[in-house]
Amino acid sequence: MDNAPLSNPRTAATFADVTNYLQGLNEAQYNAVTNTDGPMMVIAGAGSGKTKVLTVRIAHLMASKGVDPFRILALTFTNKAAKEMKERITHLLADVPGVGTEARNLWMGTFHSVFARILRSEAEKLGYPSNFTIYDTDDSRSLIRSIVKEMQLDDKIYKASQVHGRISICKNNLIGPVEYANDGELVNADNSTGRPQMSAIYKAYAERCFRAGAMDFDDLLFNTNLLFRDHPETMVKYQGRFQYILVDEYQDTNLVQYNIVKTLAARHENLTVVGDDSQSIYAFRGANIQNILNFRKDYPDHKLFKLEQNYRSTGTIVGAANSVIDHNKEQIKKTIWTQNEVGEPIHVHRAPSDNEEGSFVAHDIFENKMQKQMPNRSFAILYRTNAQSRSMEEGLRKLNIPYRIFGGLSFYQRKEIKDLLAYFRLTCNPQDEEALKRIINYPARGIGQTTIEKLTVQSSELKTSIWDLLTAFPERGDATMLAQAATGIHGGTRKSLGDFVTMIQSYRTMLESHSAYALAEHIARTSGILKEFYTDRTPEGISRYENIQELLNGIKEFSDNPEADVPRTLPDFLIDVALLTDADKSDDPNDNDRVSLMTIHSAKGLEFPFVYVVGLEEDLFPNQMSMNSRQELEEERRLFYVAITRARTRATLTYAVSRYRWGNLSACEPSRFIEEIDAKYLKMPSLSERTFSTERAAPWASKSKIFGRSASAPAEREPGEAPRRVAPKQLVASPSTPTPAMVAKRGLKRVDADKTPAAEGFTTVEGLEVGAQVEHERFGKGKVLSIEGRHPDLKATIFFPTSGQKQLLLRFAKLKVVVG
DNA sequence: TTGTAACACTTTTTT
DNA sequence: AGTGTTACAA
Repeated sequence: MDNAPLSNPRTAATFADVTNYLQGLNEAQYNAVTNTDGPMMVIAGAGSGKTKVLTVRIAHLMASKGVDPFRILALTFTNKAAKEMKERITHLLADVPGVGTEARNLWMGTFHSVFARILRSEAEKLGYPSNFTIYDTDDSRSLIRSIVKEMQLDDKIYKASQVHGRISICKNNLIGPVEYANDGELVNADNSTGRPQMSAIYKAYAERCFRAGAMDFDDLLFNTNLLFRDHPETMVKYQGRFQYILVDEYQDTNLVQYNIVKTLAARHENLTVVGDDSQSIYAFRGANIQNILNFRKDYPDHKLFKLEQNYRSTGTIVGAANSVIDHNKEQIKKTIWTQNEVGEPIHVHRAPSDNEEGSFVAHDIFENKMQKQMPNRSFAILYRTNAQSRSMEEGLRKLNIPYRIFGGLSFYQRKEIKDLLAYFRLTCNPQDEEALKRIINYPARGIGQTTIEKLTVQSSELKTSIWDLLTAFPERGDATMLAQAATGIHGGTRKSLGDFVTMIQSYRTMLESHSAYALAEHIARTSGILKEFYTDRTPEGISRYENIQELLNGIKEFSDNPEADVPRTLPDFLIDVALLTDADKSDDPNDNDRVSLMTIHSAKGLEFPFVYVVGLEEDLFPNQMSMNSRQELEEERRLFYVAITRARTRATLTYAVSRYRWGNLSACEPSRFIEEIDAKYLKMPSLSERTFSTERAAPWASKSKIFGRSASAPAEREPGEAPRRVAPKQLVASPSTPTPAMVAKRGLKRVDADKTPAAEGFTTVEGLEVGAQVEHERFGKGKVLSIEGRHPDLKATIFFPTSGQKQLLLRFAKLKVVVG
């Protein structure tokens, strides 16, 4: 991967006798590894062997300095990175007696997972149960939605996603509800945007989370910080424990993370931070490049190491990336260079549409695969937004190229998985309101909305949880609560509630006695969830059933893990699962030869021989939402820099001239980022092909705001920047202007092709139009009389000789066209 | 209380 | 384009 040639004679001669693992480091790397003590910062350019420095450094600490792995804390950006680094360290130390397998004892993981683990054992100091739940984004939003409703506020003004975003930013900046209320500036800002209740919502949200024994993602860091602030003895304990601290991707840390690290490092001051300001792409979630500057201030005697030689990419790729990042004003000066061969120019491809872009990429992959005999896994397709994966998938599927999508809707976000997890959560922590609301009537057991509302109202009046209300029913003792709680809940519903409580309580008695897997399996079987899908023989039902099986298998693997010294319980699993992302999912070693599809954000830290960066269009990349300030635009540019530098041998950039965006067709203009690459590195489509005046765009597109930037661009131009081209307003009608029927068809095909099982032969409704002969799953053959409505609520009236005239909602109908 | 149909809203990136 | 929510009927 990043094997440095022993090009430096000094390295080879002087250090030939030291331990094996130090071999193959260049001078800068060697210095960064062997300078063991005190604060230090490593500025590591893309592909400069950063991971290598981190792993060898840790190996060196353990082997040469004899540092106990339990006393090394290494914070990485993904759990997968942590896992791989552990493996590499184990490998490096294989020959060193006594430390060989010790790497697994390192405290290594993401900020969130490491501090979740610490909080788990310290939670009671903060008044939380040690089995606290972790709320994911959905839980947080759903809780905010109910708070807004209970406070009788307008949910159009207090949008859950926005409110949550604001709360999240606050927590990342160490602003709790109290600080928020006392902060005149924040409160004024809310008042002036017509959201005076923001502070109150934040307060209520924090209280409700606390009462539910739940922490959201941000709380894992925020509360860690509180823990150290309010419990000095605990702080001292961990300060003492972590003799060496290493932080990867330091440019992407935010204020809480900064503060935690600073606190923990205060005792030993053996702090190593590794980062690259050019790759800072998380400012939107509070990351602060200032942290790099603050580091210099906090530790004036720190050592600085710069890794500037790139071992990953061709000269062309390195040069192109450098020319891009040069357009940014805010950056630490450094020169990334490489000794690698010049390599191929960067190909730029212009596609007529998003679908053809996908098809081009797929064909290009196919050709390269054949010509160069490369496996699928050496290709990656990177995009700005998750929504772009669709056209890529279609292209790949047509050529039967296996692929894997990272991110997007992950396994753990599927409904059936979340439902089952909610049972687990409620079993571990019955105060967890979001889990309870999710499953109290799932599978349906006759507890309706009205009942839940009554319980919610009652519980917030009594400032108690719904669970406590339920367990206070007379059958179970406390009659006072019942008197109020039970108002309006009668007979059958009461019984259902009682049964539900009994069920959960029976699970709870098994918590101690059963392994994670045994309990999980028991819950899946007896809660009725498995049955729900077992009886459902539709393809969706089968797939859900299989997903649940897969989850159970995952739990089995988890609880049987031979690496764990103690048996791993269901609560342990829940913490793991909450912090697991798609990127962390380990590959199936028998089935990992796939093309990778992911957003550029999730590609951080990865590398591939062949990289396609797609959708290079104004408003998409750079994204429309990120062009409000120079800072935002510079972050987009860094993102582009990250994208290009993922490539080892060849990078290809593509853009489409038209694209379906939020449901309708819009014309697109190539991204400014393409022009920002020094032309000598590019192989562009011929000039006539990319001149805008000959661009054909559909007339209906001209009304939309797609050319918005062109209209306003001149005014926004930075002084000194070259004048930007303006797309002409004059548009020529496309030769293949789609008729409304074609558009309808397009929608149909997508919806139906996705939802209709290929196995049954009803795979497409292409060619569906008035007069067409069709075959329906149940009604048999028929003739289309009319099509009306608008996608996705498109309806067709069809005459079936066997069962008469039917109106079918095409979204659900399973149809095949026999004669078009 | 449950199921169906229309509507409405979203859309950046993630732990 | 697809999802989720709401409104209304059974």
